[in-house]
Amino acid sequence: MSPEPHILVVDDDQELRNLLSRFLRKHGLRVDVAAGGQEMKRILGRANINLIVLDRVMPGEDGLQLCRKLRETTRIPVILLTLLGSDTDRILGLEAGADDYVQKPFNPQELLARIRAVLRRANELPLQNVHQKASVLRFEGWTIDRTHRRLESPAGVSVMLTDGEFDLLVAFAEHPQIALSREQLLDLARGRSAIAFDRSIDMQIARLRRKIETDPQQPRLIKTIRNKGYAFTPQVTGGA
Amino acid sequence: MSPEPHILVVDDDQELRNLLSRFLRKHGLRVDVAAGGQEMKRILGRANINLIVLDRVMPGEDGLQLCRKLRETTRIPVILLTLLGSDTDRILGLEAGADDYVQKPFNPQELLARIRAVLRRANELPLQNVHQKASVLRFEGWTIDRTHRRLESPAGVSVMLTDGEFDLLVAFAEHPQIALSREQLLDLARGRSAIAFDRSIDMQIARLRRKIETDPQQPRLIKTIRNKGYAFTPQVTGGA
DNA sequence: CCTTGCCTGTTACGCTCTGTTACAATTGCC
DNA sequence: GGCAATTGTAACAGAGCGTAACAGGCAAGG
Repeated sequence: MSPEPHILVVDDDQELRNLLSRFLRKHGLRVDVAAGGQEMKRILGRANINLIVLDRVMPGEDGLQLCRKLRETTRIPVILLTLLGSDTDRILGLEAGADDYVQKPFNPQELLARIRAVLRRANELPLQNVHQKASVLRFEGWTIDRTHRRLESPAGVSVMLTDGEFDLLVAFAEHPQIALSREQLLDLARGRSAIAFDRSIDMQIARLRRKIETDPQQPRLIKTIRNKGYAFTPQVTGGA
Repeated sequence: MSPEPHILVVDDDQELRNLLSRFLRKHGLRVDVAAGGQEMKRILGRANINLIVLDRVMPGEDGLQLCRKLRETTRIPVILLTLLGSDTDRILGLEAGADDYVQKPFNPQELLARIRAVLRRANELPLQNVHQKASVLRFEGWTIDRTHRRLESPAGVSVMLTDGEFDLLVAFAEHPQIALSREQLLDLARGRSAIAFDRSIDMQIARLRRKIETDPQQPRLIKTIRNKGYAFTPQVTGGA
């Protein structure tokens, strides 16, 4: 776990940005600020942001829109700042994929509590997310080197995986010992969602099994869980 | 993924319980209700609850306290119902481990939206087994390994169970020495509710008995309790 | 521009698992 | 024992999954 979480505050009001960042920093968070969507994207591109506080309304931009767009490419948690929210407003926010929202004008203490709650929740999730990932993962003698996209067998030989197979294996190794649905696997490994009667994951799994299971007929590493999906059973360590 | 999420509403006000359960059922959720902490615990012990809606104040009990206690043993998401929340009230709720809260009096639609949002979050990346259920259960020499979904007989050989049989056995082993109705077994093992004249559990039990009972005609482990259901009789230890 | 080779997704078919139905066996009650 | 309700289970049908075979896409090389 990284020492202090890194927050990005996106709001057009400079005074609010300053107040907030001072307040949050005082409470042990790292804070960056952005005045709008453009700047937000720029910062996301080069910093390792753990959570975004996003204003719902900004001149010329819609926080909801930004939030939805974010959700298409990332899972960074988002807290929306809404004006005196009407019910529909709040519901829209949650449905745009926000993790929480706070009504303006707000009590900074409450925002802090919510930031902590959301971060706590995000950290409960399996292993490190897109951020802070160790470049090497190990399981049962195997070594996955994510930066070089190489897989080495317990015997020490490099096993040739295609890109798709490699991505799938990484998705599994980052979420071990838990049933992942086809939908989730598609999302994690391919970044897309399923179409009707999508069996592509099944095939990819069969191919991956042929390469890493000693007996592909009786898979030990990647188990099928009927009606649920697949689960990667070995213990995974995030070797430096 | 389980078909309809199973919600538990905990509130002392019977009228509210009825209203809520009708409303939520109409929107495709399965709902159980409890009037207080005692009943809540009883139901949690016997059903597979996906989310709890918990009143903040109930005569003689404190929802916050209950929430904190819940958090010690489980990670079932909790939504708190608070009275016209002061800020501190809300913060206390979040810090007690609640996943969200709704102010009374509330718009049922909003509660529904929040239930969905929390469930979505919980399912997005399934809760890690931080849940620290010991992954291994033992009874009469048998060993159930939940993470590898393997059952080992007293003789030390692996017994092949289908997914359904395995889930059923786990449901039994997690609730030993107590009569479980077919309805409860369906909920615990399949996450669904019964349809009219549902005998699927009977069949699954017959199949499971064939694999683990020495004399399936005279079952010792899984006893039939006429008009009540079935009971798993052995002592179960949650060996680490 | 075509060819070649590899990768990925689709289709199709067979196998296994699960739920339903139907009927047999058992239990409880009188 | 006779009867009705409940439970056991055989037989079947449908759904879910594994995978072979095929097809289209894409890149590299001519």
